[in-house]
Amino acid sequence: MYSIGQFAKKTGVTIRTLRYYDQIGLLKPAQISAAGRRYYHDENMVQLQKIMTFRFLGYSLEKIQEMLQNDEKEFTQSLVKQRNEIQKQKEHLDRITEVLDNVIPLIEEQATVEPEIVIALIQSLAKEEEQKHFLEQYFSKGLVEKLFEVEKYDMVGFHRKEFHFQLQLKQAYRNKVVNEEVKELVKEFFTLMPEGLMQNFFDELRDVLDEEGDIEFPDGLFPSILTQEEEDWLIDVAVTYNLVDMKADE
Amino acid sequence: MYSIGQFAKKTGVTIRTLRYYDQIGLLKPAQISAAGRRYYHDENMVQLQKIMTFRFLGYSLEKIQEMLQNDEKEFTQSLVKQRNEIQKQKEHLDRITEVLDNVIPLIEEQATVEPEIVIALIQSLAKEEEQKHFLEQYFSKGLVEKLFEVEKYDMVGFHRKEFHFQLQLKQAYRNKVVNEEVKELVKEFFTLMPEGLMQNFFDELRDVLDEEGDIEFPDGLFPSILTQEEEDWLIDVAVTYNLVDMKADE
DNA sequence: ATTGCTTCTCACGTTACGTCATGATTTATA
DNA sequence: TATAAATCATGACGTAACGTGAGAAGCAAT
Repeated sequence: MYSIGQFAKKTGVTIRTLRYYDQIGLLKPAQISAAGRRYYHDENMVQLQKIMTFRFLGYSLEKIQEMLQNDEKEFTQSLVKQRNEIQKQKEHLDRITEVLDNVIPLIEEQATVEPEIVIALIQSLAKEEEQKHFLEQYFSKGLVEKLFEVEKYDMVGFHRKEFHFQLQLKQAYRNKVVNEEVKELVKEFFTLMPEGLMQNFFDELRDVLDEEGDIEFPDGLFPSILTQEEEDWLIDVAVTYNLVDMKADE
Repeated sequence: MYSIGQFAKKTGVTIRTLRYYDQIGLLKPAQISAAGRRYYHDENMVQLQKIMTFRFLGYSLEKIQEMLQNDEKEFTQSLVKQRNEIQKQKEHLDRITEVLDNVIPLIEEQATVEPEIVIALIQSLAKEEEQKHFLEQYFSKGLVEKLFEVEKYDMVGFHRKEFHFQLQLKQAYRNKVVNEEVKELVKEFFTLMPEGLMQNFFDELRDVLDEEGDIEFPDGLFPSILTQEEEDWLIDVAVTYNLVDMKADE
């Protein structure tokens, strides 16, 4: 027979935890004295070991309580389910470390990187798969792959340019500069891509717009610092004006 | 200018979340009407995107608040720290999946496995490294390795025998059976090991006991269903009685 | 009897919101 | 313009698994 303090020392759990388990009915002490003090028996040890094993496997106390009552039956099947559960959590963490392992070297080799850029970088990495999947609804697989390769080739540089591009666009929009200057901006931004790729992109974009009329972008998938108005305006200008112009350049 | 509902839709976060962020001062709406309604501006979008990026990386809202105030400075260093933090969490999950991936095939190939056995199995897997480390303080590395190999060779069988061994010991202790029967029990249990290994084990054990007098087992490192009394009694019987007997057998 | 240690029962704090309940305000429709 | 419908507001409680006191009571030893 152990007092709660002795039992806690023996098992390595805190007194508070034992009281809590008593309270929720997960582990009732073998005896309670007239004065209300808890006394634990060796069988409580076995029970607590079970509980701690389940906790190690990541089960919630509620699930543990169920399993200790229903006993054995579902327990073994439950293990498979639990592995999948843990696996899912692990994949999430894997994704984060993957992104961080991509970003950290990039900012370490550069002298100074604006936090805005880093954030954009992380965002695009985090949503990469989702973005690809979305774009492949409209564009060819080859084009999408190539677009992302351009970004990967010099991530920091790409997002830095993208950032400044957006800043300048905002400026242009405020000043209602509609043609020559904006055209230059867009052109300059697209110098990041090889000529041929840019052509492909605009060709496919024009086809899509002809067919679908308008593309609905799910919110937050392509985060930018532009407002809705500014974006609409950009697409308008880029497509009607620049697309034609690009083709005329040929 | 968006109402809170529009803003929520645009960003994909819930209204409740926006109100909460307002409450803790993480994201204040651009304007609040005389009637108390929140209106969000595009700059709030940028801020929220930052917040969501940090959340993706696993930062707490409190840390995020700090970083948004102190800006840039520690942010990049913080990334490295955060990667390590995530890494630690990942290692924990890795350990669990490792254990589960060991256990699940074992119980799948056996027709019926008592849950007690499975639990013992998981416990020993979970504490394996710790146990080895502890044992190597007293026993030679080679011996410890070999002992664990015996267990690994047929985990389910081993823990099943161990379990029944402990049950019978309890029985024997209750009945105060002190010699012949217990000797047989211990002998039978140790048939799990090859002869030579058993000899090594008892030889080293005797040496340790001669030198150290008594081994202090940290609580919970070697979980068993035996009470303290029973364990002491077992060691007593096994060492004084059986050890001598084993050597006499030679 | 007093001191000192252990234990008791509230009861609030933690994280990041979800989920009502109830009431006010804005927007749409008749 | 009156009213219905949608949206928004503020509490306030619930979540999971305890940590952390506060204040009182029990227990062992001096």
